[in-house]
Amino acid sequence: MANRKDVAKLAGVSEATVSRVFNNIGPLRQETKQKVLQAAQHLNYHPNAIAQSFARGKSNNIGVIVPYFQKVNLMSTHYFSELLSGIGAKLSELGYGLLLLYQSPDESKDYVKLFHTQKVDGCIILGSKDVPGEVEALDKLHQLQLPYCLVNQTFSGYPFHSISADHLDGSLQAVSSLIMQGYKKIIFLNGPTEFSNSIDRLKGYETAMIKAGIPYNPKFVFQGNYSLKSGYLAARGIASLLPEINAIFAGNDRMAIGLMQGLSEQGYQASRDYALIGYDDSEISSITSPPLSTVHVPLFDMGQLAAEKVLQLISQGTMTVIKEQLPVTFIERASSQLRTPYTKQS
Amino acid sequence: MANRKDVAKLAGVSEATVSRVFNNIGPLRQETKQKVLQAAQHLNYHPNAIAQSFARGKSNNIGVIVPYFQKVNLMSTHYFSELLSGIGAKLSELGYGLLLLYQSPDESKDYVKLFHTQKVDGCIILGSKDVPGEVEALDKLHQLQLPYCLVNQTFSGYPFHSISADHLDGSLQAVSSLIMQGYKKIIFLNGPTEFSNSIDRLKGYETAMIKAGIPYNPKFVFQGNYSLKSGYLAARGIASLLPEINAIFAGNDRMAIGLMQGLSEQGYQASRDYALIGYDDSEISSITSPPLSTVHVPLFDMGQLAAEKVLQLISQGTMTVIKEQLPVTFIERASSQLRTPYTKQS
DNA sequence: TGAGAGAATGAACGCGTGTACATTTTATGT
DNA sequence: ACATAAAATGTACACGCGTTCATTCTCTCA
Repeated sequence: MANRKDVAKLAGVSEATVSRVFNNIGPLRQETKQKVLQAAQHLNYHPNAIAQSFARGKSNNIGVIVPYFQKVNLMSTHYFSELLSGIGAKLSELGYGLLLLYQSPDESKDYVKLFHTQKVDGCIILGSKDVPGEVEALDKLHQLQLPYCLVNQTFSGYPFHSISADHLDGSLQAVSSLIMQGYKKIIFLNGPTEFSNSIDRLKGYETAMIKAGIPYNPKFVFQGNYSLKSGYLAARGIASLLPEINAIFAGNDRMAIGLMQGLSEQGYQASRDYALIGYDDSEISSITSPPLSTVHVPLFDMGQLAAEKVLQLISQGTMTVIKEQLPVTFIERASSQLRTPYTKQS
Repeated sequence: MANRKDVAKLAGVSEATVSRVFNNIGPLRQETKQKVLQAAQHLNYHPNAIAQSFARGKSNNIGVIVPYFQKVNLMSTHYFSELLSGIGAKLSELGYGLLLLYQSPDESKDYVKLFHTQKVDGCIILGSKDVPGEVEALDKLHQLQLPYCLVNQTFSGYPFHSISADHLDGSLQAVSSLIMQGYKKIIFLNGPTEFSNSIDRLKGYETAMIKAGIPYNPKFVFQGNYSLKSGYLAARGIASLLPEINAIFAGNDRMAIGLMQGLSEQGYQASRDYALIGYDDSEISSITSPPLSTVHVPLFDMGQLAAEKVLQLISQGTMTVIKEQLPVTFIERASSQLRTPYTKQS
């Protein structure tokens, strides 16, 4: 493997000059540049990335932390895929590498160590939860002013850098659309409350109800874990309420679809017997029967933005706290428009 | 940031000894080890990963190359997610990092450069296609005996390292199951033939037909691009044949589901009017109505195996060509079992 | 108690690059 | 032609670690 010394010798210049050519630094005679480039090409020389990282004291990699579940593989959702693509697109555009880090639930979270070992210059944390240990780990990151960014998760009381979407508004729009159709009793199938976005959706649900003068009834709030199966399982409990109520809002599309299936096995069909709205606008939502009303979340853009912000933190050193919320869009499809409304309303 | 020198000074030993402690090398007095570890802890010392890579001459990272499409984001399929998870699980188990590399279609493929720059010690290539330039790039990798592994793609005439699944058998099983039910005219909605696994499936389809003494009819073979939409669009052409035929085999679940939706808009329902089989056993296949018959592919295992093999190539230097094929399993669900069979058969 | 062997530790260098500083070359104006 | 500044290039070292080889220490046995 050819190195700088070889190129310098072949081109008849010093190593520093080779370095200058490859980094476009300082005044250089055009003729010298050509000599060096030719020599480099002849030797098939490429600067050694590790040595560069070493000399520069930075890895040029961004770590992306993804939760890893052995059974319920969240990666199979379009959620992480979209975020990852957004992040990857922006990073490679700006010459950074993407180090994918699966976080096993058992091992202790030590984000700071990633920086100590210089494996990454910054990190983006996906799917973090409000569980013991997490806040402390993040706080340490923040206190040390290390470049990081959370995605779709906030922690009340802690001014962590984060990119999220306006899930309160999303739920509000979704639930309001049901209310406007005349529904007063609306079931909400929420995700785990360790995710702040679950809490945001709950707030949106409550807000919509209160706005409409409908009292908040905790009996109508169910909880799943965002998996297809949990939606399917929730069908049992929800079915018993269906004669009374016929509007459901689910925290994501997967639960909504699982629920749809579970309810159909009990004889209830979406858009015929009850109105249903999902969340995320995953690809599949548009082709269920009936097509699923949902809320579009700009995941790709969020990923891009998070990457951008982390790189800004890296280049600008410190910075005011990042806290951006991207807008979401309610998408009305057939599932939330009951063909025979009011028939079972109280 | 503390370094080895600081630890050595505080512990009152030489730098070499610190190194020995952290690498568990050579005979060490227990007492010395403790001193060093305490000093390290006190200074919050962690060996610098970049410097280690530099000194050892290897990055300790494996590059995973993933195709990147701006519009049709393949990452949103469970296909890449499962593979990635498998790879990630195995790599982190063995102490390697996963560098995710999105391959833009425009830029020239130069896998070798990744090694020249020392960014990775090996690479795993997902979703490569048989297009001009690809074979040459791979051949160069192979000639230079660099550690790499293809997943789910082979190139006839080239003994590239690869891990795949037995898609010929998968299709054979699927199509045979239709034949055994009495269907003689079976439509095959294939994916792009630049993927060797598409070709394998076609062979499986043909083999099953020939085995049953049914002549191969190219009129019954359609082509999509593995996207939901392409399945949906294929519905038009296929619908015109449905009065005559009523069994369809699709190259993946997404196309099958798109097709199902498209055909339902024309009044045809799976399992009532036609039998349908998909491929991949993606999560969604089990909850469509009717549940989709499909072929399970052990993607997670394939990812793990590919990672294992690349690491073997790294540690053992050269090696005989890797060419493993994992078995697949046909999963029969309602969609392929016509409720009123033979009614429209010729 | 002293020699010898083996255990334990230290000293020194290389890995390939970035870069501050020193030096040489070239251009400019007289 | 010469002084001067600016442009172009060279020299030398640092970065943090792995590792080889040399050195010191410790223990055993006579």
